[in-house]
Amino acid sequence: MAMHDVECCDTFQTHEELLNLVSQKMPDEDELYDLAELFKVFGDSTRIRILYVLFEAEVCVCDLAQALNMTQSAISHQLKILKQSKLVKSRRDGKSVFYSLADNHVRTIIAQGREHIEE
Amino acid sequence: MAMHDVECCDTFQTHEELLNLVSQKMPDEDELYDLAELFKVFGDSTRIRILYVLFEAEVCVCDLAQALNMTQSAISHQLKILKQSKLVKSRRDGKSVFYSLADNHVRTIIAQGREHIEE
DNA sequence: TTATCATTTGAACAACTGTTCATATGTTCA
DNA sequence: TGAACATATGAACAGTTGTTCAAATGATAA
Repeated sequence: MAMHDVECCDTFQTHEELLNLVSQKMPDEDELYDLAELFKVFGDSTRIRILYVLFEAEVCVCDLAQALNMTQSAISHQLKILKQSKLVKSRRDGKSVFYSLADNHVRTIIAQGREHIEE
Repeated sequence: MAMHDVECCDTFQTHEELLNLVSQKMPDEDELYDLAELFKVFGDSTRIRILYVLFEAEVCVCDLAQALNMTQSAISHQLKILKQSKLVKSRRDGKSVFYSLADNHVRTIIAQGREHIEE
């Protein structure tokens, strides 16, 4: 057994190679954290429902609250999270604030998720 | 104002149409729940790191624990979650259990996530 | 200005999540 | 069989999350 090989569960595969390969391809800690944070945002059905509404139209907070039958405060809190992760953008028009999708990754990611589920 | 229009934040857009469109395109409650559950699984950096290792090779639990410098128990708990959501599959060979990716949606979803972040 | 509407924000609370530790299960080999 | 190794599991704990409620901010019109 070569000096750098690591003994682990008695399988004599090339641990060294694996560890090298992994440390080479693994994104750095910051990116992993950001990735997890992004997916956390998709991991709540209220936020997914908000995104589904925004798939159809630019909508103000009050309309979102009504469409999803939730309090305006709850929606506003979730919109803040969606905005922080740059999934939606907002625009004020008079007293109302209108929200819309920030880009199309949102659609792709959700579409892939649905594909995975429906199997 | 038509009878079925809903008054909301004084914007006289076609609330009725919007509500119809949304209720038509919105997945049902069960699917929304499943979607959120799926993305929750991606929403943890330990699980993402496990997936990155499995991008490279089929690996046993003990090797995963070593590659990620975590306890075998912690890894095992996370593998259970990954397996429940059908992102990974496992195969026993003697004393060891080897894990691998269940399909390629995993790669696509993570790739899309990375794309979104790097903007 | 004041009144009203739309939205945001902060604190509080219950519910949930990831890790650790101890222990159980499963497998191989002597 | 018993010993050693690999993995899985359950309970416990701290840390996080989503909603509610009350109050603050922002914008408009009288």
